[in-house]
Amino acid sequence: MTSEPTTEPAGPPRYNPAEIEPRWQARWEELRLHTADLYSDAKPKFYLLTMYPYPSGDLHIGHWSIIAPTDVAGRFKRMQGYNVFFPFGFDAFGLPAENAAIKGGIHPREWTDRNIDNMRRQVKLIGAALDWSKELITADPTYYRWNQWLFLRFMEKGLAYRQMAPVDWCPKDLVVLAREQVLGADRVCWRCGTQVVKRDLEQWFFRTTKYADELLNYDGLRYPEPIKVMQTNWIGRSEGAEIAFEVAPDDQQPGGEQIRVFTTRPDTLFGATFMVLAPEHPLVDALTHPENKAQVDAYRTEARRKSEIDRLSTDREKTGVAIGAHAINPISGEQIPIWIADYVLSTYGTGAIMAVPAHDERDFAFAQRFSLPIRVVVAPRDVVPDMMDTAYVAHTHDEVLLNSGDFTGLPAPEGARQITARLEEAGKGKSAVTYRLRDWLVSRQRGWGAPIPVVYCEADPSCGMVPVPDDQLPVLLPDDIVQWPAQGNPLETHPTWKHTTCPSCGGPGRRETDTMDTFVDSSWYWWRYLSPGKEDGPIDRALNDAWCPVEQYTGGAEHAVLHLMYARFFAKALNDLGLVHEREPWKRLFNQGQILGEDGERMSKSRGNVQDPDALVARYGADTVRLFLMFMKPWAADAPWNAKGIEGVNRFLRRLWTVATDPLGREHGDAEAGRLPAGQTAADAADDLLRTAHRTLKKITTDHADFGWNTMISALMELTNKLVRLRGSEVASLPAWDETVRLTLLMLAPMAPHISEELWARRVEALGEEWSSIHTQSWPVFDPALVATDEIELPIQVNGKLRDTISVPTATSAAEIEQLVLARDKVRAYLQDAEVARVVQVPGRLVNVVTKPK
RNA sequence: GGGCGAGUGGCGAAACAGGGAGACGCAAGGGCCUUAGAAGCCCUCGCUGCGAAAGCGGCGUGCCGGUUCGAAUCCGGCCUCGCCCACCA
Repeated sequence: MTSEPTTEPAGPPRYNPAEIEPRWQARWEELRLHTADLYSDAKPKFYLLTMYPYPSGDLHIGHWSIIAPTDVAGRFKRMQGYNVFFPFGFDAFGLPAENAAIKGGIHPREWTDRNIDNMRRQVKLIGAALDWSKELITADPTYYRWNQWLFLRFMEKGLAYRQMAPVDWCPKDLVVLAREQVLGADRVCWRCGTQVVKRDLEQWFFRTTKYADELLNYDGLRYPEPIKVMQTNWIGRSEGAEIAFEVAPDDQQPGGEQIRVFTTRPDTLFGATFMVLAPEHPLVDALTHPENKAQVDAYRTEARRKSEIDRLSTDREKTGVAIGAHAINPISGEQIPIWIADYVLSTYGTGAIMAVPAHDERDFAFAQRFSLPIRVVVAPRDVVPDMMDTAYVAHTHDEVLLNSGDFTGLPAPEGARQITARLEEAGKGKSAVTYRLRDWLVSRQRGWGAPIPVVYCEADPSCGMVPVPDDQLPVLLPDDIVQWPAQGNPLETHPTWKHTTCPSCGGPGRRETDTMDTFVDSSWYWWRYLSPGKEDGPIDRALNDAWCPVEQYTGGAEHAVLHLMYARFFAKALNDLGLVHEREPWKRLFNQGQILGEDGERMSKSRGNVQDPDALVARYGADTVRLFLMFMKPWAADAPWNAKGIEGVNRFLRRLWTVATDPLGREHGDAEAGRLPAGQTAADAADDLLRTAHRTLKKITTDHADFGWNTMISALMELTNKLVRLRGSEVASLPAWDETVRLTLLMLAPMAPHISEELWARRVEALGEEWSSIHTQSWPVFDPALVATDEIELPIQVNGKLRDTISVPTATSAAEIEQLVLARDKVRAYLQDAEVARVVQVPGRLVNVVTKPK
């Protein structure tokens, strides 16, 4: 059997990442190189945050593609002189742990802890400059205690409340879901994909709608445009008017009830020919005429069943029934019939609309279906729209009102204003704003989450619902559940846990058994990173003042209207509570793209297309895997995994290793090895090399600003290729060679921290200098004189087509260039049958000779 | 149905503000070195016409049109794919 020699064979050492990577990681830890001094003011501060993972068990390549490039950004900032805080933790509450517990008879805590241990090990393989001294785990009582404390503060401020409401229920996970967690037209659970059902349940909400307007303001935030668009659409602000229609008296009833509607088009009020209430509208019972009752009841039952089974596509035929009563148009006095229909939603606006079929597609379809009148009240000047097929909803900005009493002839926007004003005088309306955004439903009927700290007194009705006093926090989860129940909430079925005493009267009480949505945990974790052990409050305000808001946050775009919006809500709420100084959590957000499986599908265990970084690291080393992830695509782009290209970056590192450790060696098999480029002296070649190094440095420094990893690596490859070509030549003994190697290592250090550290150490040793880590060096500064060129090569076009190139000194004047260009043989060939019409010059870029026939 | 984004060689991609399309890498082919090589080094590599070759042309960034001296880039219309929303009054 053969074995690796224990000492290196003669000749240059080989690149062996398996040896150098663990060695340097241990050394960095020993030196506490990545532990930020949060109390130091010596350097400018930079809080760098990446989304903490859910400890599902395995770290896959997708996690690497978030953490590694973020680490590069942090390491670059450190070299630029910043005090960088880059912490990590785990989003440890959640359903997968409970599912494992149900299946495997293991407590969720045990399952979670085990997974965290494995994932922490895997994350450490990346060699990221993470500050592990501030690690936090949200399932730890030292964390969720403060969830509970914040919940109590929210209650005091009216930001948390309990209410009966129709809510979305996942029949598979047996929990309610926030509106944001129900996806798509099929209305499926965000986690398990099961179609949700509606249920009327008493649930806890956070009042996110309080900040709806402020959430629409992104001033000063560098967020990806799609995130802003998605959040804006989700919040869905609509401006318009709220208008009160009065129920008309008739032979069945005295009338007089107010039906409030919301409309974005008060200008169309004269076109309202009927009214539609949501089937669940509270006035339906009272207003329905006896002869309509059977039909109405049947429709309401059917509507309820439908909404529970299946939301049909938007183009299904409209349905509805008249209830018999009429309403009075508050501006024209006209009486119009009242209908119910399920296209009007009880949960949006006021749950009732004025129907203007001439100017709303849905109302139009409804009117057609039930032969209701369609009256045009808005049209472009001197045009009568054809109302045969479709409603007229366009805005050309020169529409005027028609058939609208005193308001006829007014431009539509002015009409809207005046009609609203008239209604307001009469006390029958006012301008109003409505949002699509609903309050965040935060209670979950699960046993692996932060218990909601409330007790229901069973002794004295006057106590009612009692918040758990601060000094009784945390409300701990039970640790003694042997078999996790497959059905129902473990806190509910636990024999003793929910039974307690009322904090108010001391009598028997029952604990709230709902726990908090895990998105509550993730809405404030970065503040806790600053002081994860703090015992007298959730957030250290002095550190918050010093370090927040987070300078750069990185993570996936799939959280656009979930985590990324909830966290913004928290910043505003915590600011109102005086706990933090800022109202936005992060100054800059970046969404990295996804790495898909080799089949182009999302990576998942069930598809069997998950890429395991451990095997790649074992084969190529962490530096190669890091580089490859950054080289294979722009950071923001999605791309399927294809490991083929990894050879390329690995080759690049091996070449760099060779030129750095053995500059004088020559390649066998290359007749040109060791020779200077044709026509160049050693001094020429050295000068060219150094200039290339400085141009590379300039490019890379610039590319860092927008995370252009792939082009940075390309530039370093080019520079290294230049070194390879000069290896073994005279240039390799000149100062320019050593300076180029030095700059290359420094530029590479953030991206491939281990190999650059190793080569740095070897270089320092060879020079007999005192060692200090490459990662504590300053980012080099390029020399403008070396970046500047004294000769430029100009492309020459004739009529926009490339025909020639010319090399001229930088200082050549436009007139001189024109003269030179027109004298070129290739240009003159085109001037045989044509003459010069003009010569376009873009200084430093190109020359275009435009001709015309003679 | 609406909104947003994207479409460039066999493949991943680059082209910063309208100025040399395809940098860098993968794959492929040829060569060198080698006992040998899966290592390393060198060369070729968008399609196509003429040519023995050096070379000289034509076409080419999803499609059709436009603006411009000049378009992957800007404008209009269309096609395909992806994501988000989906009766929101």
